[in-house]
Amino acid sequence: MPESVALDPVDLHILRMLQNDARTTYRELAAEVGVAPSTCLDRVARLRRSGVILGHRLQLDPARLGRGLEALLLVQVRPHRRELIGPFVERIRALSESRALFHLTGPDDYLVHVAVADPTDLQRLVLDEFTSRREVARVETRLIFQQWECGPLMPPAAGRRSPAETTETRPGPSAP
Amino acid sequence: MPESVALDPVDLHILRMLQNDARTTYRELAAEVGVAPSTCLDRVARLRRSGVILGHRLQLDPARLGRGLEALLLVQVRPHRRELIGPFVERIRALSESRALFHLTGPDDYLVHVAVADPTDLQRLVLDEFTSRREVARVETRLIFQQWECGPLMPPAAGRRSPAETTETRPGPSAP
DNA sequence: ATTGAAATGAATTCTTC
DNA sequence: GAAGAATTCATTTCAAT
Repeated sequence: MPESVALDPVDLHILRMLQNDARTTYRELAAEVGVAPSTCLDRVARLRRSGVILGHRLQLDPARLGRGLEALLLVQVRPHRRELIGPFVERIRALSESRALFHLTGPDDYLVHVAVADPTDLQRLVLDEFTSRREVARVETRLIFQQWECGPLMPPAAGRRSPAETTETRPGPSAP
Repeated sequence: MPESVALDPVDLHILRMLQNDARTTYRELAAEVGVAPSTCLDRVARLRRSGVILGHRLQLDPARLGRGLEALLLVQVRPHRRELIGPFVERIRALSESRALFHLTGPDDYLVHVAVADPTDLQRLVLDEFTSRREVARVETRLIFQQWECGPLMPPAAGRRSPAETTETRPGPSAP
């Protein structure tokens, strides 16, 4: 359902600028990209409407908010059924300590990125909000030494094809 | 070094609003919080200077950018020495597929959040950028079914104390 | 779809409290 | 620090292309 959107060089340039600083004005954008400010406005509006741009979010420093310790929790939820995972997800999302939540393939069902004050706070969180829940079969805690947000998210460069220069074994919409 | 910053209710209200929508105007902010727009401006400027606010970033939909498949890669880098992990981190950060990178405690040294076009693209990424590197001892790939960004990051509620209402075994700055 | 100019409204400065 | 008025500047609209 989330269908890929066609983007021209102007859109890409605008997105790169805005990912760097989402407060860049349409004037600056226009000057940099080489179109009129009103065009930038129009492009950004369309990128929003088409769903490429989801929103503008503030980036905060957890450490300065008294949450200097971050961790990833790998969680098994068993049995892995909708009736149990729905409420689990809602509860975890609502925790003030949660920064992100992933539902995954593999031995661990969920990965939760949390930010806490200190080890005692982390212990409290794990014991009170995770292992105390009946559906939580296992929690593995991994501390974060350091983290990086990576460069601008951009469309894949077209025309790669590396593991096996040969044609696919499973057809797909076959080429002539 | 990243020292916690004291925040009053006005700061907290402003941060909550801006996390919800970072483009909220100072006028709206002022109306909602109950102070003058110029005061909001001043507060936000100070929050930026104090390092609480790191920046304003655009939130994009990877699927609409042709990156409809996301995964977490658990990576062991061996030997785990600075000379090897420095270049590894730089290379991974520079990949257009990387969204985030974590240096962790535990059996896996790094967790890499990637966004790719499809399984073939993921296979290429793992083989060409990870397992082909000499320092990469092991990669475990976990697909992301679904993900959530969690509610506003806020300072920890003061005055909890749950696992053992008793006093700590290890002293710390002892209470009278 | 893009423009440039006009109008609307927001960000920012400054003086006063 | 905070407020309010005044200024500067950005956003948004619109008629024309």
